[in-house]
Amino acid sequence: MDLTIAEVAQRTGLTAHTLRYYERAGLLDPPERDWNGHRRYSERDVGMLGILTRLRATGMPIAGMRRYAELCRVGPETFDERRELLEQHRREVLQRIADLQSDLTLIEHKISVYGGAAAPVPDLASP
Amino acid sequence: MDLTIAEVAQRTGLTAHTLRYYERAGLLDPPERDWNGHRRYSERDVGMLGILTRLRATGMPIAGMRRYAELCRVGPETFDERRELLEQHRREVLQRIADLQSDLTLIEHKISVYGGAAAPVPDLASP
DNA sequence: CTCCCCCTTCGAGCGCGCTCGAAGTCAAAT
DNA sequence: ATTTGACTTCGAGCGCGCTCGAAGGGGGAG
Repeated sequence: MDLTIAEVAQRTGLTAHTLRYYERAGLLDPPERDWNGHRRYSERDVGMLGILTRLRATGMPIAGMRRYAELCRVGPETFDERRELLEQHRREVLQRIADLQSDLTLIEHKISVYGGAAAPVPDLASP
Repeated sequence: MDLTIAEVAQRTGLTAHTLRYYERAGLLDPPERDWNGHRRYSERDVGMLGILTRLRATGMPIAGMRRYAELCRVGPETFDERRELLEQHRREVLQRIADLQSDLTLIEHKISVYGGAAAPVPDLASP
């Protein structure tokens, strides 16, 4: 039930190069190897990549992902710390969304200055 | 009425180095100079920086900002094109916000697996 | 006068996150 | 036997957006 690097690449949207890089970077436990040295990724590895890619997609730096991965390696006694880390990240992402929305408001104002004729979506009133 | 580079840096949150870089990069018209060669930024320059920094903050690459700046340089006959550019960017930002929110949902699920805030949840499986 | 500070140009360097290429191994297909 | 193709390691390189430092000038205070 294990997967080759190509299959994992396919499933995660990462390249094989990037998967090896993540391993080197300490984000992912070195997976098992088959008899001739090729990586065999477990479902657990793929699950880890699932959360890692979400963290990445929401702007967490590699160093933060590494910290998370290290906590995972230690064991269940780090649950609290992991939750803490994720909640902190969650707060940052919410803040970034809020900032984006506020920047967008100004940009939309600018659009309306250029004669926002065919506005595709009904949105917030502009002052 | 005009401002020195330090004053503009202060007002925009950019550094003097970055302001010169923006100028080199074609994002900002070369401002006037005073009698001894120092830059004197007009209110119009500062206004331009206002929109540029919002575009930047919402992830527009330098090349896109340059295109916008070039349209501005041409004249009022590019209003439509500028609006087009900004509306396209607006769509992209909205998409990014949506993506962030959906990624966040997964992260929040993970947080809840770790025993979201109030209730310690016994879930031994996932990393 | 010196000292200090802010400005100038120019070009090099950095941090991040990949991204790629070279060179090699191995197994199966032709 | 040769070719194909997926994999391996290693280290270098890239694209972006700054960021910085060197070297110099000019003006005002003490």
